[in-house]
Amino acid sequence: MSTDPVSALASLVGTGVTLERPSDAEHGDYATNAALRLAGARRQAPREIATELVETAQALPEVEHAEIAGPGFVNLFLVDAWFVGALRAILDAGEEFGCGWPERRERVQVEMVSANPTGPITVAHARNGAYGDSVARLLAFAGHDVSREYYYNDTGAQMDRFRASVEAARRGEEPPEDGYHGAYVKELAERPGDPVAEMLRSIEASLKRFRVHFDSWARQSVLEERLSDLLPRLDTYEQDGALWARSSTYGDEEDRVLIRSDGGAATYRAADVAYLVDKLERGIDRAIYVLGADHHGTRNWYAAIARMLGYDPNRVEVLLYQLVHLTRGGEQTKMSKRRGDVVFLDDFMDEIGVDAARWYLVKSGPDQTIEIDVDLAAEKSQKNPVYYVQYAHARIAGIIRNAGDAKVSADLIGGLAVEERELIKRLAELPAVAADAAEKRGPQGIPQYAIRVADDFHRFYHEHRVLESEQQAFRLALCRATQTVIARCLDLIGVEAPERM
RNA sequence: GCGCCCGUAGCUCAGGGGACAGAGCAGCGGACUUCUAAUCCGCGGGUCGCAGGUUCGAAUCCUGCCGGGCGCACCA
Repeated sequence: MSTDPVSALASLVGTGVTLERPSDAEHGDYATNAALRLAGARRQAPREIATELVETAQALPEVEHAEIAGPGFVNLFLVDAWFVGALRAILDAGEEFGCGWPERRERVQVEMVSANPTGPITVAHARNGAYGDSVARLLAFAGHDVSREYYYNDTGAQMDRFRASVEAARRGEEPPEDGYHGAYVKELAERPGDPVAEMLRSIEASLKRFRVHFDSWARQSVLEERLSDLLPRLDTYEQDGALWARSSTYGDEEDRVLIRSDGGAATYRAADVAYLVDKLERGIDRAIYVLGADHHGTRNWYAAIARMLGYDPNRVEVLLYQLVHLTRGGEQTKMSKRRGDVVFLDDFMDEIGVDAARWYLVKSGPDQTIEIDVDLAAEKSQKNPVYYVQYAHARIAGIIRNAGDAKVSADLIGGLAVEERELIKRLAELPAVAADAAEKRGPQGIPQYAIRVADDFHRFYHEHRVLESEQQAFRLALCRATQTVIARCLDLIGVEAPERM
């Protein structure tokens, strides 16, 4: 990647201090709190340090002028040439703009969704997919080798109940009391073959439509076969007729049962062990688990078994996200908890569209519970900010279409307008925004940033003509760079970047 | 009872040590002979749950409360 103009400036202020874009343009193009931060260590007055910094900064060719503000902030105002350089860097990088080149490229596996195939994917599962997939996209963009896997159970009590329910339906009977009662059971009954395989195909299709694609699928029954070889490697003990893993001494909250006392069947936790070993022995450097908050009680379990088996626990990472609460018509109908609370992803996508669905499920941070009023989400679909961002992209596509093969150049004629400066500064933030989102496993930063970019573009568009203006070539370059950035943001969260709307 | 997450504008949420706390939606008022008005500009709206503490500086960090969600299975 070519030099990031922002980081070039960042090297000015040293480590541990921030170079920020102030919200108020009065405070310059960039500002730093370096003097405040260094004051303690240097035992020097902040404004004294700031004075030094101002002198240093002013000597730089990129800096038009620098000034001290408030308790010791240093505000930097940059020359047009800096903006031109920043724009050129984006155009030179093209599709690669903002991507990372890590010193050590990791093989990362993101295991996500992993809902058992006893029914269609729900909106709750979809959050797992939207979040996990965006994290995967961010890590890939950060330069890692990422794969996505879906893990499911194909044996055991739940699956037996599921199969029995479909069998009953095939005989024209009602499903067992503890079975599955959804309408989809009857639909499955009409198709031949193993309903589990059929259900999986249907789940895969839903997720594909949701733009979550898997590289591989892991089955619990296959993994369980390797258990007997693994058990001796584990730290276990027998109690009450069951076999326990001594996980609490390896960082877990408690010990977990591996083999049940009632007949020696392996538990799901036992399969976890086989699965983790499988992952780590496959050559995956980092195994990421994406789990809903209802599983947070086991967040330390995975690293604990890694430790128990002698693997580096840092290779295991558990990402938790809070649940999705659904309501209908704004009424917190507690009664719906039992039946109506479940909304299938397919229906959700039918109602609000794939783009809005992806956006909606990823725009909030993983720690935030998402409240969705299904009726309102459908009704408000046109007001969803996702369309605001897409519209900016489509607008640019229109301009570029109309421009035909006109010249595109970052060479500036005349001075830069405020809107152009603001937009370029915004575009230059992408590498930092993407890196931060990847690092924090927080894709919600992307939609937030994308709105800012669209904001700045719409303002620029409103104030300045692109085509048939004196600065046409330069502004076309600016449009193209903006389009690249918006398209990248949307791609990172699995939303389409339309050419027309 | 214990553990994790969350309380920020009427609603949905950003921001997680720095300069007057931000967006979208909702409300009100303006702007289209112009590359897409799904746009732009303006206005109103806040004790950042409460109380202490750390700091030059706290929505942000610490402690304690209050309120909500989710867990605490030989289910997954």
